[in-house]
Amino acid sequence: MTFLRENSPVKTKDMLIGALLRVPAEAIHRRIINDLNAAGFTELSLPHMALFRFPGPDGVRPGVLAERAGMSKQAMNRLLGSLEDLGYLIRSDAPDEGRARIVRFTKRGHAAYAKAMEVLRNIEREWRAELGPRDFAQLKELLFRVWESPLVR
Amino acid sequence: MTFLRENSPVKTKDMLIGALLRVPAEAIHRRIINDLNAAGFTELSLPHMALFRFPGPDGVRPGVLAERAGMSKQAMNRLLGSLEDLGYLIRSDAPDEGRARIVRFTKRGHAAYAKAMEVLRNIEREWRAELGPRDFAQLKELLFRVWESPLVR
DNA sequence: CACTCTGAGTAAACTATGTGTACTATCACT
DNA sequence: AGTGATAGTACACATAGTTTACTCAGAGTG
Repeated sequence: MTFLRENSPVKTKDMLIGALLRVPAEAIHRRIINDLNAAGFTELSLPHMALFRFPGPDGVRPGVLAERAGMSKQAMNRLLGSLEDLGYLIRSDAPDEGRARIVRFTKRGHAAYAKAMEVLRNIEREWRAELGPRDFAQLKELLFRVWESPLVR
Repeated sequence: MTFLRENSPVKTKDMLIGALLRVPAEAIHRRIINDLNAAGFTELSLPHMALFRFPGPDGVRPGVLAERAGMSKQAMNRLLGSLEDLGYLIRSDAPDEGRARIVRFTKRGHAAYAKAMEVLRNIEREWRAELGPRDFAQLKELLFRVWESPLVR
């Protein structure tokens, strides 16, 4: 982001919470895709990230994944189809319910997900080094309180 | 986000910084669009948000806006064209350089941008009430330090 | 001055990604 | 059996982005 950095100095008060959250969140997003691509998972792009994040899709039903990602079941189904073609996962019938299906990572899918988590841990290490362990923990704690609160529903 | 809230309790340590930033950032994003639509700016949708955020597009050249938004000049040009058709802005020739152009908000554009900033201030007020003034200020300060750092380039 | 090179803005074809509508299969309830 | 609701899927459609390509203005050079 080459915002105003070249010009006058910017202070905390100038920035609103929207930009303060958005800019680092997007930076992390790009970083994960880049590192994933560099690690050999070259087909993965931005929309696939809806699946390769925190509670992974493994063992979950398509409809739940759609709701998590905030998209329609049809869109999620396409995503799953493309990732199935790419060999990252398979959809099999659920054992308990006839109409339901279950998403399962393949070996490659597990590897990609593990890599994404590794990148995230690397990012955390870098941030911890930059801010100091105490302040980084504080940042996560504050964000967690936001996450728990009704603010983000 | 109906993540795992229904199930076992989640602790700070379980969450990685990616999700902790992404979830509130997206919540703010949706909130701004909703409130903007509710306030009468019904045509504005997600992609337009690339323009209605912090340093607005007013007085800036298309190429700079494209770089800020992290998209190609052509894509930005389309966005500008659609917003011009909707009456939010105009593109006029730059006074100094013949080949350059300058984006200018119309009255409606200024009103929408002001509304977006108002929503952001409302959000800040709510977060301050939820976290307490001291912790909210602390959160912004920590995010600002991230923003300043080389971490997010 | 003509000549070339570069950069800003634009336009059109192509691609992809999401939504809306619609269909099938299964479950729950009567 | 019959009805309605739900999970998953398929396809037409709209939307938004990138790639490729063009025009025009400015800068430098012979």
